[in-house]
Amino acid sequence: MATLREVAELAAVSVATASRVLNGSAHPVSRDIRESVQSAAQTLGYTPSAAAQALKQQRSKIIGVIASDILDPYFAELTRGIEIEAAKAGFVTILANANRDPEQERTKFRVLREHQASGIVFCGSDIEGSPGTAELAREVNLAVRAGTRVVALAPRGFDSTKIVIDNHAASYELTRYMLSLGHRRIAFVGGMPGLTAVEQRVIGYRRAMFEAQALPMVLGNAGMRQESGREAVAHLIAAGELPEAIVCANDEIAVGVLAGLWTSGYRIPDDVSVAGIGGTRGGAVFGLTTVTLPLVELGGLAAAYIADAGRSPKIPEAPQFELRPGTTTAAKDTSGSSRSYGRSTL
Amino acid sequence: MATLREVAELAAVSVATASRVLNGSAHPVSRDIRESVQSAAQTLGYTPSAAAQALKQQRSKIIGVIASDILDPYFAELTRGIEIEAAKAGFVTILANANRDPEQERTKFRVLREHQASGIVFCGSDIEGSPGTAELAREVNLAVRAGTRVVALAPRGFDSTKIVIDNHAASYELTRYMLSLGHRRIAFVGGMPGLTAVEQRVIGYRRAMFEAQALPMVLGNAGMRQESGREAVAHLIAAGELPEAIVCANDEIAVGVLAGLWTSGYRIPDDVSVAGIGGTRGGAVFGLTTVTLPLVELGGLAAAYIADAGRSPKIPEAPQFELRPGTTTAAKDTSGSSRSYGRSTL
DNA sequence: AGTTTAATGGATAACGTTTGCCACTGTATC
DNA sequence: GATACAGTGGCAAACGTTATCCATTAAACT
Repeated sequence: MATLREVAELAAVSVATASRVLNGSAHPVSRDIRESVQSAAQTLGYTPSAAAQALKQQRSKIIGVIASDILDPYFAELTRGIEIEAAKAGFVTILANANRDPEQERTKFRVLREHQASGIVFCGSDIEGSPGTAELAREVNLAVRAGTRVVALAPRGFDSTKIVIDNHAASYELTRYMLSLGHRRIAFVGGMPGLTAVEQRVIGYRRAMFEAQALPMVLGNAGMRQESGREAVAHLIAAGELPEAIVCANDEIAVGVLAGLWTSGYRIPDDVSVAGIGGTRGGAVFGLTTVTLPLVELGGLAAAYIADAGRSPKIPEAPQFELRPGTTTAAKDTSGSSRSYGRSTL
Repeated sequence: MATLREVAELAAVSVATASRVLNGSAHPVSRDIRESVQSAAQTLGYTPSAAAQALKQQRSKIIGVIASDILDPYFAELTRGIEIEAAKAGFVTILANANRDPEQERTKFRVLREHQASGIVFCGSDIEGSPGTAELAREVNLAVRAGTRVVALAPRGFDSTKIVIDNHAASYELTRYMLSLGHRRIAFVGGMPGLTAVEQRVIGYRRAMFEAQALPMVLGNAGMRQESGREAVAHLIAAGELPEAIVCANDEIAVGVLAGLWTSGYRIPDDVSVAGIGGTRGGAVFGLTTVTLPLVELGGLAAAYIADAGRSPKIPEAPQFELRPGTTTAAKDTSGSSRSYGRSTL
């Protein structure tokens, strides 16, 4: 790997000048010298050492991402958004999986700091009462006070910048939509208990049901994965009657619910209407009714905010979610009577 | 952030000694001094500067990952495997999306080298005839010769270490399995044309069909995503008769095929048997017949190989794939006559 | 002519580590 | 008693950059 000094020597200038030419500097350099340095760099295949730059400038162009589960499209899309925007700004993204475990999050957080990350993005929400949460919060708060940009893309108990979707409203609107189709027996399949974002979604669901004087039914306390949805359906089927509609805490669970229903011979949406939250790519192909959270955009916002440090300190607004109706059907008995959104088929 | 010098001062020793205590060194340090340094580090909250270490040692504990599409579970699982194993070895994973574009791959590759990554993992295969492939290969070969560990987890035209699954055999075995169920009219829904890994799978399929004297039918030349599978099915349905079985180039496409069939009212596996390749989490919930590629393990192997540089130079074997029968059914007309694997339902 | 000013380039001191080399102990060996 | 040697610790030179000062020149003012 060619160094700046070698380039400087070849171009017969000082390292200072070479540095000024090759990496942005306000210091003026005459046109011919600039060109000779550039050609020297070209022939030598010069690549700046990020390590040296980071050491010198006390911060590297690194954005750390702490995700709960990269296999969940929710986090994959977030990560993707971060990566794209980061790359635009010349930043690089370090990915860390933490499996929703505060201890692991803390470890990863520390590693990210060792690497002088300019900013760190927490993608998932925290879990109420999970051991290690307090220690994590303390450490994060320390880092924030020390100037590291920390962004949380979900509800979190520490003092970071927060860019979060209104989970409560998303779930509320979605449930209202299902109600507006005439359904009354709507179940909510929620994933991990304690996960703040999920709890908020449960609350939104309950409120909508309460307002409609419909009986809420929340079940499922496994994970946030497809398998969890499938298990919940198996449970529902075993228990007897299926609800008219099922609202899921996220798209993955919803897809699992679809799989469970389909493989058990039920027809969607004729027998049951299913909805998810997230708007991830995985649900789209099934025509899943969902609330699209602009995840890629959300991640991009976080990355841009971090990359822009120094300059604009204004915290970006969280983008709006949007209801995306899929293949749901109006309730059979009240069909036509209620304000119907119609049945949209693919 | 506390520095080594501060720790040394507090412990009343030299930086050298502090360094030796805090970061592994063969140089012996007496027990009491070691302890006082450790406690000093503790109280100061010392965190080593990865940048300084990288600069000094000319290589940082970074593994770069160049993925085609992090939203595809195939790459997500690979990435996950890499990340887990990397973390175990104290390495950190930089994620770069390159969208199967050699130009982007080259850019990302360069950025990764700037960050002195100890190794770089290419997750996806290359695309024959894609512009920029030659330049990428040249650059990679240069890096390899310069000592950077480059690992390809799919067929690639450059001189990197390769740990690749036998795509040809995977597809061949899978097709043979479908044939063994008595199916004759088996279509192959292949994704992107030119993608080496896919081409190999097509060949495996063709060979199995040839050997069975069945008529091959390859269609679909969109992407590798669920949507592509759905489109292919729409095409098949519009064209008239559906095949008895559909083998897909990957699980994502297969899931899309399932979605297309289900939402069009077909029953799986009674009407059509569907199979994918990959064994990703996404297919599991549907009981998809697939060839499980040990992706997490594969990624882990790459990471371990890179992290182990210096020591063991032996290139790991690619792990074996395995056929995972799901909800497929024997052909109706020959049911019972052929060596039947039976119908496995979930 | 004297003086400010802008434009340009060079030296050089950091940034926080690691490590090769030397120095100083004791203790064992001849 | 001289020599060797293992055990410890410190000094100081890197690693590749950037940024702060200076130095030089030339142009543009009084």
